[in-house]
Amino acid sequence: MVLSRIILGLLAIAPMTGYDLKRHFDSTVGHFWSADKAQIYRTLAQLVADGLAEVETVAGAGAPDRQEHRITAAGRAALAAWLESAPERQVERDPFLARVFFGADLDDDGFRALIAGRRETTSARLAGFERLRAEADAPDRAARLRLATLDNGIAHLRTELAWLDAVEEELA
Amino acid sequence: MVLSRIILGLLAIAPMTGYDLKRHFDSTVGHFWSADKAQIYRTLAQLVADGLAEVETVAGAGAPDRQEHRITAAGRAALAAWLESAPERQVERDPFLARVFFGADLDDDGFRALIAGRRETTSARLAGFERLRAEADAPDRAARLRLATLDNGIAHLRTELAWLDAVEEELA
DNA sequence: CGCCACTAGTAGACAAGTCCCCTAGGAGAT
DNA sequence: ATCTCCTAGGGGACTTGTCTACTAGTGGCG
Repeated sequence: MVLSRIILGLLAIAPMTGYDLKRHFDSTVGHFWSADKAQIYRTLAQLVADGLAEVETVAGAGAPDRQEHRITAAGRAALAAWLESAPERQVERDPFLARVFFGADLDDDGFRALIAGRRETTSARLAGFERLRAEADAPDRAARLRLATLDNGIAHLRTELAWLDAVEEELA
Repeated sequence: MVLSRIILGLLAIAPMTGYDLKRHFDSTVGHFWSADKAQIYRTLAQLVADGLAEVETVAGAGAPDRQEHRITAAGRAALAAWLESAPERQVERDPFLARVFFGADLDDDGFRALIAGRRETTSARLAGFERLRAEADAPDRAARLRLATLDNGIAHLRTELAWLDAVEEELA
């Protein structure tokens, strides 16, 4: 459900192929939603079946044909309805915290490696987010909102790094 | 996979029924992992089939029979292996941020309601976490690690509230 | 010429997770 | 006496998501 609405949201910005969408999920919207390629194509087919999007095959000039999907009026209505709808129940699922929770069964080296691994991926992600943030400009309200979600990610990544420091210090 | 290992971790603390486990997922480990009842019973059956846990039916004195599950030696080995294994790829999925991302399609009242709703659930969760935190004591390393995961949740919830304030101010 | 990377899309198997339904006994409230 | 809640344990349908592999064309590199 959420995936289909995010796709509709992206199609509302511009007509796209499944491939274009995949790139968005790997960059612009990747900080709050990830999606598998196969899942995207399936959801896209479903949107077309439900009349929320239309396909147009565009012959590729020296490249594979593009199946351009564009949002329909019904699609825009569905997107608006979702935006105003009640929030989905939030699932908190963090395998890293699960390991920390049972971390007593781990020796000291193992625990340190666990923390170090998390710090690495966290700061790598933070660096990526901050680069995106620096490159972005916010001319209008829509762009400012999109940037706000990126700021949310940045804030949480910084919180995570601070927490990692605290945990390591407490165990030193 | 992660669910099965968390269950093993809980069984390593004490033998439990599926029902007991469900209560843990609704309280102690709920801040980093949620699980549906049906999923827990299925996973438990799988663990028994794989020889990682054993069942013993305990006749209930004036209550339904309890199917007590206890971890086996193989189960402890599997838990240890998972603790040291490479981290699962982390999925970031937040339907709320998705709504904010496309929030320009929302009128001002709708947007304010969205933010207000998030603030409510966030502070409610924070209050719950802080109560758990206040009630808890940390006599040993294992308990301190478990508390650290709770602190992680608290830190992120506070970050979220601060971000909500910033977003609202920027749009005022 | 062969190899690799990129664009574009598809198929199928599986794993994971949610939702709604059900049985049953006991306890306490109305 | 009936109703509802709590404990305890399921079943089955369905949706969502992941992984692997495959087709097919283009362009660049050595």
